[in-house]
Order: sequence, then structure tokens, then C-alpha cells
Amino acid sequence: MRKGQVVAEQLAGGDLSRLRQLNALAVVRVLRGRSALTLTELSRETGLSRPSTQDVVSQLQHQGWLEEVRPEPGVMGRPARRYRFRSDAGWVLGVDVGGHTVRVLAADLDGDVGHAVRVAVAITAGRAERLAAVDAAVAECLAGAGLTGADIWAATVGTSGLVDAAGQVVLSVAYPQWTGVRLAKHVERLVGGAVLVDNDSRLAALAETWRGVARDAAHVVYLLAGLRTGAGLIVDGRLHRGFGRAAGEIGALPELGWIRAPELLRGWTGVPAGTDPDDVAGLVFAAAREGDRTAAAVVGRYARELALGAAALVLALDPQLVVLGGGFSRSADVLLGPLRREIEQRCVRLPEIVASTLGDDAVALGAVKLSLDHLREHLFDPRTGLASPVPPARRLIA
Amino acid sequence: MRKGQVVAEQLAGGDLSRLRQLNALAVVRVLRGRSALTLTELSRETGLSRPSTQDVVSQLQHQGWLEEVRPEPGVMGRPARRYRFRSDAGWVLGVDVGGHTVRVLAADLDGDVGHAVRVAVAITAGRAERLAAVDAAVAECLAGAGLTGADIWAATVGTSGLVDAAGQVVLSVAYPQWTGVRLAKHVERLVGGAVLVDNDSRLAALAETWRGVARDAAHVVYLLAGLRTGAGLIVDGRLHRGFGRAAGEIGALPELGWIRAPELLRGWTGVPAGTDPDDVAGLVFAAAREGDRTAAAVVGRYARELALGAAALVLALDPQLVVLGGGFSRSADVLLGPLRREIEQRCVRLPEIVASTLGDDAVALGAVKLSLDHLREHLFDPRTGLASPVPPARRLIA
DNA sequence: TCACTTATGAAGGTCTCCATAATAAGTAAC
DNA sequence: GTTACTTATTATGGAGACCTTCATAAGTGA
Repeated sequence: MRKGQVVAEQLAGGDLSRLRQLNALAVVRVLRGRSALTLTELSRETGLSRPSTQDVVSQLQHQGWLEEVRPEPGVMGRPARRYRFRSDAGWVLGVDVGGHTVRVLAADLDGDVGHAVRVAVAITAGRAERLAAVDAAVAECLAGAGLTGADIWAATVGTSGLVDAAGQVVLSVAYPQWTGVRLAKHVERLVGGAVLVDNDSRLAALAETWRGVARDAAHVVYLLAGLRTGAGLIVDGRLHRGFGRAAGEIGALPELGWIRAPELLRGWTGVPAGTDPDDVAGLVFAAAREGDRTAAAVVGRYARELALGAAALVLALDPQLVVLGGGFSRSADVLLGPLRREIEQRCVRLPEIVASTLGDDAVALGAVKLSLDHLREHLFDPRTGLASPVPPARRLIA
Repeated sequence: MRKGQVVAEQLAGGDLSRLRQLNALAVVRVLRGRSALTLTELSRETGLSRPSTQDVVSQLQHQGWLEEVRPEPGVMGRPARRYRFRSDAGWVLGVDVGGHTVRVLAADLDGDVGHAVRVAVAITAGRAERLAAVDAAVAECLAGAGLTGADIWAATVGTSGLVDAAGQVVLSVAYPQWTGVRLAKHVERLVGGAVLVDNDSRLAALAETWRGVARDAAHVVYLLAGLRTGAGLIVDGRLHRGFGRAAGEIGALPELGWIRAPELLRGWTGVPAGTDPDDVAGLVFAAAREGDRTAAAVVGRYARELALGAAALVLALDPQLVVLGGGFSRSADVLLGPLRREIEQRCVRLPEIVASTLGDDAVALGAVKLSLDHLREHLFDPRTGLASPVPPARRLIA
């Protein structure tokens, strides 16, 4: 290819090496996330001829993207060589900086989680203490996975609050002193690749489309229902952030009451004195489950507040699916019914409404997925082709 | 595959003819929407070598996509041959079925409008009468442009109401007997190519991103403010319809009052008896413009109702831009101020709010654009390559 | 008319792909 | 243990599309 050529945004043609590039990417795409395949199988799936497939494969093998595994024994005919994608060539991190916990997942290029770590942190912890917990959790996770920071090709950090394109938290109401923290810069000290930062609700939404209940839905409204309330939107299969990264922040509208909604649950009077405020919600849901009328009424009021904002999002986007996530989704059995009824009252076309099944790892999983998407765009993109498997140069990414 | 799933038809490689395909598309892409270029210029812009460019060009010329024009006179050196894209190889139609008017635009492949027609129709007209007006307008437009139905490669019809994927109006509150009309089927009798049907607000939004004030915005909320109220959403540069094609139909929520909002204007008492109800709105805006307090108050109330729904959309999507369109946008000088104040009160991040400048042709222009987008996806797509310039086979498209 | 400029056309080389045929390495049956 | 069968691998020849380079063509300006 000619030196200095501008790689068009649209997919452009080019010379013959470009064709090889595309075919190499096709082979990698077929092989990623699957077990080993033979040349014949690869040839069939890519549509390339066998000799060409072989050529491409040996080139990829030489580059380090592919690895030969021993042939499948006991089959008719000459045993075929098998090749697998070296998903362990690079790693990504997914970090969830929560109120009480910092979670870190290390995953390979296929998204398989190699090591998971959780470190407790006080809800009252200030900036330094919380950042120290992040450092500790990342270090422990790297060690546990047998990696160093240099092995990490991309990392994503999920946090509550509004995050700007440079990875700085521009507004956080949840944790003290968290507004203004430069999370991307902080984590870049720890790992080699690019560091992305995004809102936790959004990452959880992304996780649902990846490995959760929204796997096959292109349009999704995700509700984070817990001690905080938030939303994440999937539009056309992609995370929607909006122009100022404030999409889905419908909770900021006081009339909708997303901020005070969790308070409704704490206001229940049926709880023993001295209970940890954070545990009250669980007790309310439990009581409602047992048939307590006043608890059920409180849950109903909470559902109504949640449904107000949810209905606005549903009406705006007309999603296929609404996913109820966050800590309260554990009590979906008592929450989902009222929520569904309240949303139904307000919407033209009622979408499916289901509870998340990902549990506490949703945000960290979404962070892993965003890291992988970043790599896909920058390493496995038809526009740029496929370089050797080394950590991509770090750039500040919007 | 569940409905609504993202079709991740990744771009595949192939043999050498595939490369030629891509390079031919690159040449066409450079040449479309521009005046004639020489081989040297084409070579530079596509990144191909000169001989290859020449090869590709002569192939495209032979197919009928390109045409040689006479060289630019009076330049130094040997005069270069110049080639232009034959934008008149195919045509599209944009049809706007409005309450009082049916508009039809015929445009070439570059989107240049060759002929425009408007036919009056009574607001009370039933289904047959309105469809007859469509027939007449289309026939007149084709004749005026010197075309026949067979020359039309794609046509799009904009209408009020909810439209399903098969081009049937499933719900219309605006015109009598309009619910249930199979618009696509009806128009397919008249033209050769594919016929798409979509909501008028959405098409107007699309027009704004194409040739209107939203040209450079990826996220847009378009408000249709007129005798009816509606919205169209642009997300990530693309029209957002939602899973059930009901996205943006936030006006259906009675609490937000989009249905009764225009009635507020008619309720003004300062109008002479016997005025046509449709003219009242204009008088109210005029009076407000002149400083009439009661008229200004009515406009303020209308702006508030409009802002309720608009704020919900803005909070959900965080657009860069809100475009005020529809008939009332002519009175943007008195409407925009109150609207902006009301939206500001309710939003976290205030987007830019501007009035449309496209006038009455917005919907028809959007219909033209959707037709062109359809052709781009089906004729000029890197996945399929480029066939000879003939009207594409008609398919029922979602 | 001559120099200069820019475009065109032709030749030769390289790369990537494909089809086909010859060879290799297993299993299954006798 | 040999033979037949099955499937993979390797080698060869050819076609298509791209590139670079050089000679030639067709204008303008002095």
C-alpha cells in the first residue's frame, strides 16, 4: 500500500495487500470466540479457497494471532491440522468503582474472565481512599491472573455520575469528593493500553446485551434500581451516550423523583430500630413478599416513581426490552409486577420488561465489553487492518 | 434470530474481483454529488494508481455509471478527460401526504430535485379521494420531470400516523378513514422501484440532517409543531424508529398534552368570528408578535405543553440540537423564546434549539433522502458491490 | 516553431487469488 | 499385515488486478 495514504472513513478499496488484510480479518472473525477449526472448515466459512485460507492462516500464525493445536484424534482420513485464535494474546480489564465495593475483572480477547477480585471500601470513603482501593483491586487482579499492567491492552472503569470524554468525573452526587477525579489518568498509571471511563448504568446496559437477558435486542432501556437510580440506553445495538454524555439521565428531573425514590423504601416503619439504612430496602421487599400490606404499599410507591422515568424513556425510544437491574433487581419477584403495571398505564406499546440475571458483576462485565469493543474498533477494524498482536498505542479516546 | 436483532453483516474479503468492486465503489463515492473530475484527481482522491483508476473508470463508463464530459478548456498541458457520475441514471420520488396538500418531489441520484408538484386535497377527504390526489400528484410530477414510473428506482411516502414495516398505516388520528390504508401497495402500482412509507415527523427530521439546520449534528430531536404535534429522532446520525416503530410518539401520553396543545391556540378569543379554524394559529402568533398580552399568554401556554414532551425527549437522548419544524415554525420568532425557557427549566444540559428553515417541503425532502438512503444501502453497498445502473428489484423492506 | 506542462498509453513486474493434480497420513476391512 | 478408503496437505500453473516506469500525445505560452 502506498505510503501516507489516507485511510478513508468509508471502507475503501486499495491494492492487493488490502485484500489480504480483509481476508485475514475474515479468518480471525470466524475463529474468534470459538474452538479450534481445521483449514477445510475455515475455508468453507470464509468463502476463500483452501490454498488461500492456508496462506492467510500461516501468515496469521506467524504474526502470533493463531496457534496450532493438536489434531482431533480418531476421525476418518488424514488428521487435519487445527488452528485456534490466541485469545490469550492480550487482556482487558473491567473495573467497577461502586459505593461499597471495587470490582475488577481480567478477561482475555474472547471476553472469558480469567480472574475476578472484589475489594471493600467504605461508602463514606473520600477520593484518596477510594482510589487506593482501585489500585489495590487492580494490582490483586493482575497478580491473580498472572499478568502485569503491560499485558493489558485496554481497560474500562465504570463509576456513578457524569463522565466526560477525557475520563474525568464531572459530577458525582453519590460519593464524597468524587466530582472532578481524573479516573482515566489515574488508571493509566496501572495498565498499558487505553483506559476508558463511563457511567455505571450504561456499562451495565451494555453487559445485558452481551451476556444478559438483552442478548438479542437492538433497542433496550436498562434501569439501575438500587440505592441509586439510573438508566442506560442501547439504540440500534450500540450504547447511546448522547451529545453531552448525559443521555438517560432522566433522573435528574426532580419531578420524576428518581433521586428520592430509594428514600421511599427507607421510610418504611416496619423495620427494627438500629437497622443499617442500606439493609432496609431488602427488609421491605422481604416483608412485601410475605404479604405485609404496608410494605407492599411502599414498594408500589417506589415502583410508581421508577415507572415515571422509565415510561418517558420507553415512549421516547420504543425499546424492545426494558431490563430491571441494580441491587433491587434481586427482589424482582415483588418489584416487577407493580413496575410493569405502572409502565403499562403510560405507554403506547408495552415493551417486554424483565429482570437482570447478571447480578453484582453487571457493571464490571460491561466494562470488559467496552474494552473489547474498543479493541475491535482499533485492532480488528476493516479500515485499518490487523497488526501484530501487541498492545495498541495508548490514545486519548472520546 | 429474534426480530430487531442487529444484522452484523461484517464486511468480508474475497477474490480479486471483490477488490475491483470496492475500488469501483470508491470511485463512485468520490464522484457522487460533485462535478466532473479528471483521472488524475480521481487517482489522488481514491488512493489508487493512475492506471488502475483508468481501468476502473472505463469499466464504470461501460456499465453506464460514468460519462465523459468535454475537457476543461484553456488549462496548461494536455487537456485531461473528465468524467462525471451519471446522477440522472436513476430517479427517486419523495411524497408527502399532508392534511391539505399532497406534495411530490422527483430527484436524481444526487438528490437534486428535478420537478416539484403540489396538489390540494380537502382536510375532510376520505381514503379514496386522498389516494386519488396521490395518484394525480405522482402522475403530474413524473410527466413534469419527463419520466415514467419505470424510471423511479425508489419512492418514499410520508404520512401522519403510525406506519408498520409493510407500509400500512396502522393508526391515524388526523385524517378520516386513513387507518388501515396500504400506502406502499398503492404507490407500488405507480412506480418501478421499492416503495417505503414512514412517519412524516421522522422524514422531516431526516431532511433537517440532510439539507437543513441539523446538517452537522449526530443527535437531533425534531419537533413537528403545527395543527398536529409530532417528533422525529436522529440518533448517531441515523433515523431512530424504535422496535415497534413508535419511537418519539411521546405525544400519545395524555399527560403531556401534545394532542390538545394546538387546541390551546384555537381557543384564543381575540379572533374575528367566522375565521377558518386553520387560520387562527397564525393570527395568534401575529397578535403576540404585535404585543397582544392575551395572545402572548396563549402562545406561552402552548410552548409549555410542547416543552413538556420535548424535555422528556431531550433528557432521554441528550441531543446536540432541537429543531422546531412544522407549520408553526414560521412563527419561530415568537415561539422559540418561550419554548427555550420552558425546556431549559426541565433539562440538565440545554441543547441548542433552532427553527427549521426548510419550509413546507421538509417532509417530501426527507422522503427523497430516505429513498436515496435505501438505494445507497442496496446499490452502493460495499457488501454487495455495484451492478449495472438499472432499477433495483423491488423488495418489501422493513 | 520550440520549450514546457500535463495527460495518456503500453510494458513489465508483483501479489493474491483460484483450480487441479499429485502426495501424505490416518482409519477400516480383510 | 496388507489393501482400500477417506480426508488433508503440498505443488504447479494460470488469471486478474494492482503497481511503477517510460515513451508518446496534445495542449499552452514565449
